Amino acid sequence: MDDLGPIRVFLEVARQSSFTGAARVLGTTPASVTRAVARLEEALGQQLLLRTTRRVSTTSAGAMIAARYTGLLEEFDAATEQIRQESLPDRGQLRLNAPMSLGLRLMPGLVESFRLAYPHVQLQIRLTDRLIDIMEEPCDVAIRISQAPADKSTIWRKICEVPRHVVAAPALFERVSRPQTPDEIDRFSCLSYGDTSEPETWTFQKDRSRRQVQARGDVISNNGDLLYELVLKGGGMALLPDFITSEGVASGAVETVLDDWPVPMLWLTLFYPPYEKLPPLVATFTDFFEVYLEENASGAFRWS
Amino acid sequence: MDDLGPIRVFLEVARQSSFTGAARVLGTTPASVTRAVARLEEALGQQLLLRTTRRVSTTSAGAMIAARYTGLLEEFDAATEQIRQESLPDRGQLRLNAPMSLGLRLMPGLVESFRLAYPHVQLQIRLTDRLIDIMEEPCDVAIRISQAPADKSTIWRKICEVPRHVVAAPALFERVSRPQTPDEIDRFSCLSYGDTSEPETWTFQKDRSRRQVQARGDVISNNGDLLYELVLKGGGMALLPDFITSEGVASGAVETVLDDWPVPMLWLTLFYPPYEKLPPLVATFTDFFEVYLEENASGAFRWS
DNA sequence: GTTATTATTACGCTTGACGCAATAGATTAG
DNA sequence: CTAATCTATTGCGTCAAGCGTAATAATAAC
Repeated sequence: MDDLGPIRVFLEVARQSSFTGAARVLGTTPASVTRAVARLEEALGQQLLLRTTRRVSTTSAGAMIAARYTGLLEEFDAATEQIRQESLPDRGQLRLNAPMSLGLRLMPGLVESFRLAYPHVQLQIRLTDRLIDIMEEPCDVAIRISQAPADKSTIWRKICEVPRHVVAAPALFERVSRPQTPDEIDRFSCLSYGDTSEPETWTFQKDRSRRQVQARGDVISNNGDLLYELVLKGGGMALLPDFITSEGVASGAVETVLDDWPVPMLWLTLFYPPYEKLPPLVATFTDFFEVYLEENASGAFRWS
Repeated sequence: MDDLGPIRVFLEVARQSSFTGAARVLGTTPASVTRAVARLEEALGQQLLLRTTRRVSTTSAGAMIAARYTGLLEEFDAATEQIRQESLPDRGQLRLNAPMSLGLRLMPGLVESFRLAYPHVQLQIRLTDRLIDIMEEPCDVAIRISQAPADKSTIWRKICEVPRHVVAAPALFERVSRPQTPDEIDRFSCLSYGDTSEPETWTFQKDRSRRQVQARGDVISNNGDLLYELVLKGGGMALLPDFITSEGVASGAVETVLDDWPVPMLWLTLFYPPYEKLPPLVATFTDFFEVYLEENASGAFRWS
């Protein structure tokens, strides 16, 4: 017995003590009610209702079953109703994913602000730098910083661009002169961002000319903040997004290098799992995120 | 969404993270699984599973729904299983109905004995003298004492016969001589059993001759025990079943009258509501009752 | 690049449920 | 006591929904 229909019908008949009455309430015919009850009795293997053409009452089994099922059915309907409610755009669960460095800077304010606006949303925030297969760990939206989503099988949305600069501590240039062209970078120790054991390749662009340089050096890390700390200590040069370095640049703790050789900007994108249609709550977050970012972090990002 | 099938399918897919695997477990085809999940998503109005041809995971909504429904479904199955268990012949609920006078004498011992034999049966015992419409108040078996079930719409079963005698206190005959024929009953005050305001009509039978006599008197009661008490006090004669009078007859407190003019015996019968098929527990009780009565009360009843 | 696996969809079929009308049973009215 | 009425059930024709098979599209593995 997997169909709740007959159970509902039976309960209504038991409540009313009438097949015809139940049919009226349920908007069907007495014949259908008869068959539904018969199906249930067949499935449970026992007679539930005592029928005379004029009066209907429940057997002992029927009474117990009615008592047992009514509560369950109410719970079930409540659950279903709640589930349907959860599809509203302002409540439910939202599993976010963001990169470590950006997440640590951005999420505290973002989450506080979002929770204020949408208090009925349960948030689950996961900071991870691996560009996880979105299917791997459950996730509704992933904030990513990447070059240019070549992946055509995933759904993504560009939010803004992320300027980057090569930075270094001023102390670094006390003995060695600042580089004037990308090729001169070879003279410095470079700090690479990445998961691999291969150093980064930095691409510079001036007017129409383009230079690619290997970031030679002994340190590779998958964490931008760590690289930044090393830069502060004079450990070398690093190509880092502005949202990490902007404060240090403003205070003079670090200096940008090769300002006239811009580095292609990264994209700040939202990645979605392969939705058929964007869930309402996810759409809500997307909009909120876009507005929040433009209003609160315009310094380190660029809208084109 | 009234069909639990799709929910079960969805839960299995979520557990396995695979449509094909779920199909294998559920003994169906992947195509069917796809459609079942699609139906559920349609009914709930939101996407529950994220599919790639190679990997499956749940959306936020799907995860919550899975969590919410699994418990409910287990409860539901447990209830269904229990209900199926209740159809066994030695457990469940049994609603009994018996006449007042017989019930008070019979039920204490019967119930004690029955509970010993069937400890998992819930008994509900109702003593009432009205020959209730069995459909009126819920009842699984009704013990009745009646003339001869003419009612053809009800199911009944004759257990044994109930001898009756006209009894009176010995003191009654100190001044007036005992009646020798039914007609002489007119000389005494008679105590009638019944619900109406009409006195009883007593039928006597000797050989092939038959006499009907109006039980003239000023007292009518629907309770045999009350009549018996009145008889003990010398209030008149009454036609009472032996199970009420036998003790008094044995001790000499009352005497039977017109012993050579027997009164047609009543029937002790079990009445059932209009069952399609006798429920197992009811059948159990019926058998138990028959055996118990023969073994414990053979004095006041007669098997033919 | 090729193969194998997986989810989906189109097609044909069967099963099952429904509504209507007719039947049987029981209560009420006269 | 009889007729009328209301009720539950059942047979019949219809229709929709679900299933399995086979074909398709997409992805991961070799």
